[in-house]
Amino acid sequence: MQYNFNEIEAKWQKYWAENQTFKAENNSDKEKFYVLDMFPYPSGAGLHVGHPLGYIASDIYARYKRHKGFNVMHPQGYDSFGLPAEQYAIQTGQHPAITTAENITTYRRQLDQIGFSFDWSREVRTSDPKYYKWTQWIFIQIFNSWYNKDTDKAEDISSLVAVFEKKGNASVNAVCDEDIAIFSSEEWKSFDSKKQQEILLQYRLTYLAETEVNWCPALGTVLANDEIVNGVSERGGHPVVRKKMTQWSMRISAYAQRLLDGLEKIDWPQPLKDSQTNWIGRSQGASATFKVNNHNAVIEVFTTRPDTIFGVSFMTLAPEHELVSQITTPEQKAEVEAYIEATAKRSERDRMADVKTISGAFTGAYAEHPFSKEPIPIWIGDYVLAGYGTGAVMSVPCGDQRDYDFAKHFNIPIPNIFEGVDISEEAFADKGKTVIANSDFLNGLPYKKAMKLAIYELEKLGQGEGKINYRLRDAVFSRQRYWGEPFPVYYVDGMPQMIAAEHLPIALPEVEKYLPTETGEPPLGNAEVWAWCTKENKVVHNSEINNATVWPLELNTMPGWAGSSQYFNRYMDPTNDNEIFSKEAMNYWQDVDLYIGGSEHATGHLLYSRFWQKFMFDRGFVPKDEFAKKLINQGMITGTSAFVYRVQFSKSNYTIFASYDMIDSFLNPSSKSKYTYENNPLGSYIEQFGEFDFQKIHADVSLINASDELDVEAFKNWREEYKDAEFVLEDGKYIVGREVEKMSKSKYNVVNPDEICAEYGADSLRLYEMFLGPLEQSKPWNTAGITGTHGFLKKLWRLYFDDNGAKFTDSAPTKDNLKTLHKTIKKVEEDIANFSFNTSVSTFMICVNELSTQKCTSKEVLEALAILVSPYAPHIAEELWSQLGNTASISTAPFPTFDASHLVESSKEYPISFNGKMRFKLELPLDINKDQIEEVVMAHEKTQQQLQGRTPKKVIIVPGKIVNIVG
RNA sequence: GCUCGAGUGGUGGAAUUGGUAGACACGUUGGACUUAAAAUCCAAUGGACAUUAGUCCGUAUGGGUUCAAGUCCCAUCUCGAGUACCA
Repeated sequence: MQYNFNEIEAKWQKYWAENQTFKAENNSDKEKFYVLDMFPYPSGAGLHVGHPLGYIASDIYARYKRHKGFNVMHPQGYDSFGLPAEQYAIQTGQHPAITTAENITTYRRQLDQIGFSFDWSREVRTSDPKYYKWTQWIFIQIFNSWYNKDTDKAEDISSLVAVFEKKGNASVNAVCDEDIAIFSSEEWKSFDSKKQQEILLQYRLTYLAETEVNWCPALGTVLANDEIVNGVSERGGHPVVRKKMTQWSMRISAYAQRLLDGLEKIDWPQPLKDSQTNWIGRSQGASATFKVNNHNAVIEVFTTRPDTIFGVSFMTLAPEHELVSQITTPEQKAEVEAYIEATAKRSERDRMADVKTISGAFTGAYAEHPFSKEPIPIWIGDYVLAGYGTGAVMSVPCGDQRDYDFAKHFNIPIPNIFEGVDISEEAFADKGKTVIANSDFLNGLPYKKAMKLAIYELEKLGQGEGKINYRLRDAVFSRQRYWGEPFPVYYVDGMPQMIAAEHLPIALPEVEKYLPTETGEPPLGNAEVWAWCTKENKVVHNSEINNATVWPLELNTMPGWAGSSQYFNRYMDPTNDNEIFSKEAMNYWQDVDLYIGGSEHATGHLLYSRFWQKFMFDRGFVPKDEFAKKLINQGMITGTSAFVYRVQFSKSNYTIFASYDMIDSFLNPSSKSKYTYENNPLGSYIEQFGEFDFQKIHADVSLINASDELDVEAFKNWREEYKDAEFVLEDGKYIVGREVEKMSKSKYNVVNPDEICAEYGADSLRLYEMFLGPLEQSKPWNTAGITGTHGFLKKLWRLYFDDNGAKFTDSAPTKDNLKTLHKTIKKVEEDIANFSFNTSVSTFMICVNELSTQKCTSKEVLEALAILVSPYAPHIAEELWSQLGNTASISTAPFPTFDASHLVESSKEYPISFNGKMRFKLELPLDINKDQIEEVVMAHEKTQQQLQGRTPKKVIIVPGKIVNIVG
């Protein structure tokens, strides 16, 4: 009987689908286990072999947990809103919904053929109105909430209104806009409805604000900071400029501290936690206010070094700071205005690229030092950012390199306030070694004490307090795109109104063009049926807008992260049309036990999702304030590109393709190439045609065999331009050069899982992806190696079957059989616990090699082996299981139990080392003591031979491990 | 610049608490089977020297701790990821 993988895999995939083998129920006596993958964006290119890596790992874990008796939920879906489908629509007019549906069909087929144990009855698509109904619903909940700092959680907006009605806003401790006027309860009641709405909007967790945004003209949309790489858009690399727009924002900053604290209780990779910590950017220090001389104004600054306050020799404001125009003296006006104009012209990118050039201008105004009362000149400079802190700094040149450089450049004094430190060359910023001097009451104090005292004294003056600042900014939530969730929002007199939840979803309207309108409105501005009728509670034609009962709808759509910030919860009850999820489902599944996905989402999806989860927790919708207990980042699978070398000669148009070693020996004469300058075949060409130059050309990796040899005929047929190519071979072969690069179409190194499945089968693919290396590490794909895992499966099959059929018998397992089996069980369980899937594949190989050598035919052992392998190679395992006579699927068969008694040894082969170097091995019983071991070892002839008459200084014996003889 | 991670044969990688470095594969070489190829099986495979026995060198580099270091400590170099005037 042959291992016919195509037949076996098709058979079991059909079986699983028909029997809904992996459908998870929302209630069960079994313990729950929720395994989640980051759902894919269904791109037009389909899957390449890199994509399923994380899914295979999570699938192994999910299947293992089923064997261990858990009720496992392992759902899958599609993050199907996104820019590529919209770009395609702009180019072709094809509706993104159609493109998306087609791509999903391809994805589904590709995923199915790999044999994942997904519960497809729970599939979600973010672009499905039935799904985004609940994304819109969450938006409404966020709109109807404010953040109460006293209770440290989000509350319904009605509790805020109640406070306003009772005692105005003076006592309210909320996360809100900064410039809110104080009003009494009487005043609140006297405000008209519009005024009240305006005020509430300043407190809501999502609010409209005129924000400076990253506008990308080429894409016609606003980009988030994490969608910009090196000043250009992540997608397409288009330039990005700053622009003011009215946008929805999410008050994620309210959660900064809790997002930080929450990291401590979740088992996520440290680098990912570090990058979130970094992104949130907590810094502890103080705020201080400086009076401006001859003005009513004060400048508020944030500093992490209040201990250095006596080192202040100037202040710097961001050019955009609102005080600049007020305090600038007439003499300095021209210079200051010229500087502001110059900085405004410079794009963000220029400013970033040009950090070293120091620029600024003096305002002519002076501030008063809070303690010394000395006048301090006020400057403006673009090294101070308007968007961080207060947009103003107290400059301490002796303690901050940027202030130092600025002071040097403009000849501002640099007073030294550090004891025993030379600051003639650079600023001194080592907090640990700081001892303050020349600072009045702070003299002689180290950093921490000086900081505390400075804050205390500032508070006494009423000119400052201890403060914590965060880098994390509120998240802009509007996008000028078509293919995203519409907001459930219409506008009355310019004030946003939420559509009642019962009328959701508000479906995306049809448009003729997917581009922004001529007047610069988002693509939804092209929709003709996009107005809200408050009488009929439905979307109606724009012509019906009467500003009485029919109002215009919001034209922006939500960003990509909206849909992905709630999908893990929606999976728990994905078809519920009445609620986002039932209480029962949520109470059963609670949270994600294992989440696997790429690290590129560290500060995007994974931060926003944690934010929404905390919000949902505050409002009582979910029982956990962190959505995923454990997270693993799978590494990227890179491609192994193949290169051919086209050689051109200086004296002729003649070109040839030279094999790798010939080029290599010219480039690296020192390398171990088989050619020397004399015997290189290129030599004769050079004599004839002159010096050469060469080009590296990507060749399609499918034309290369396992020995890096190019199929020359196939290459000629590959592309028209190579039809008549001439090759210079080595030993009759053309060897390509190889390099590891990111998988991409243009590099011809993309490997499609379809071909691998057809040629070697899904089980081989699954094993190989795991076998490549540690899950979290990035590693190159090389199809050649798959023969290793494929060969293993054939060998596994031959343990059960030969040409005459089944080999397994009811014979009792031998001692060796059991030893091999239990060794394997132990190792595989440890490996799965550590997500070390690569080493369990080698363990299987060792196990099968050993059982083959032992000629094991015991059904007892072979049944257990099938279960062990089943999470990794489920198709062959199911087939073996059923051939062994079982009628049900292997998927819930209990995992074999490890029994240590089979591994007990009576003796051990000790390595005998001399001065730490292993010289020979000696089999010794394990039940003898140290003295006895020493006696046997010392008496051994090889020991005497090694010692050559010397007496050892010391003999180290670690029973069960090693013997080391020193001397 | 800062933060984090990583450097082991020709290649992917293994070595879980310091205790036999290179498991398991790929590739390569030789052999068996075959008209031949594929497939399969067997053997060798870190490097150098040595007929054998064996010896020496080897985990990026240089130091250190230890009976013993890929593993721990210090310094340096290289690569990768994130972040960037954050006061």
